[in-house]
Amino acid sequence: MMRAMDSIKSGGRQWARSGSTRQALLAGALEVFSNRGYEDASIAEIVERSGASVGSLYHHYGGKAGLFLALWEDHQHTQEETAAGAVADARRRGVDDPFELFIDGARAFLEGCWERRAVARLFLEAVGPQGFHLLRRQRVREWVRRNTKLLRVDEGHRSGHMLVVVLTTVIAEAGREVAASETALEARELVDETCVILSRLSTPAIR
Amino acid sequence: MMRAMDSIKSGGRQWARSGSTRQALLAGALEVFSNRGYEDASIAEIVERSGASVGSLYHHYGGKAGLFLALWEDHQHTQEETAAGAVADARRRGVDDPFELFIDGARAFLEGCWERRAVARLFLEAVGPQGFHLLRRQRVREWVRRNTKLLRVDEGHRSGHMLVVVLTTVIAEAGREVAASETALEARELVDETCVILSRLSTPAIR
DNA sequence: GTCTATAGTAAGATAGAC
DNA sequence: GTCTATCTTACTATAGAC
Repeated sequence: MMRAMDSIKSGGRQWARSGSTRQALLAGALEVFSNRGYEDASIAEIVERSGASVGSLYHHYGGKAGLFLALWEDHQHTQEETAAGAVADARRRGVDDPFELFIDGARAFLEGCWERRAVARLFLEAVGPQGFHLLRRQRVREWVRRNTKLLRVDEGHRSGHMLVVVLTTVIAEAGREVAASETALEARELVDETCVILSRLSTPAIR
Repeated sequence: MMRAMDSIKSGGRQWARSGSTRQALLAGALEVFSNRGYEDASIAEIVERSGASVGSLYHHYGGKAGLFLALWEDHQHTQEETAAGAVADARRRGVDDPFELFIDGARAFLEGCWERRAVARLFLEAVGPQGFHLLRRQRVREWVRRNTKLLRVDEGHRSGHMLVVVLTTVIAEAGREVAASETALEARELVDETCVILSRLSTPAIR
């Protein structure tokens, strides 16, 4: 039974093999967290759905919070890879304009929100363990920094900073709406509309 | 000792008179919630700071959650009044353009975030009681509806809907940044920059 | 209306056998 | 690594005197 690496997905499918107990715990936790929200989710129910035991849960993840954070890291990692991959693809196709690259990354991110909506909803809508909102805020700040670089915006200027913050926030909020969509068509329309809005926002500032 | 109406402010100053126990509880709760965050705030500490007793707290507010929500309703109400007042003022000055009216309201809201930053930080950053995030989400949805009407955007079209959602989100996020500012100057610059961004966003769609 | 002292409750965490 | 049974702890919430 392989221990390490099982929150890394192989070829897009989540936790494809390895560590069946860890795997089962993650899957069960995702269901319970999604149904009840973090706070109302009880360790008892997660264990029941997973077919595992309280002891195993603590052994592998150290508790409820650890399980939630493992799911989060996993999803986060996938989404970042998706976006970065799209930007790299565009570069390989010869795209050089920073703003076009940014939109390509944003589109990939939003499409990921739809494809992985089961997980996305959990992390975009909900509430997590103790310090989770701080962690998330910190992650968003890193994201803003990366976008500042990608867009070649001057870090010093407040106006530039605010613009990048807004662009990033818009993507996050759009992700929420996309993940909450009921049909693929609706999701696609929202993604398109968001890209229009993003381009309207960034174009005059950059060119 | 007057009981009712003491979460209604008279002339801008919060809980100006009446119900000294209720008043003290609100003030103490605001401090403790701000310092510790909702979850880590204990009834014991709130009571200590207020100079009141556990019994009184339950008598008036029914518990920790009720106290938090009372503070929230109060702040919410003040902010809405501020924004609506600014829009009404502008109308009285002869402004008729829906987009200009919208920006006037937004500016007043953001200035309120700075003036009342002690409270604003609590509600924009943090986490509240059990169903709080749902309540807040619902409130945002109402806000989107009001803005849709004010901006005379067609409710049916997805593109219009998304635009209003984005406009509203941008204001909320900007409010966070403004409330987190360290100097009045920084806050003012952020407010100005936000209004520029909002105008850039809404102008092409409306005209 | 206000207070103190007490009870309840429940869920997370641990110990220790297998 | 996995499991069950037990414990602990830290609150909130209530009861009931003044």
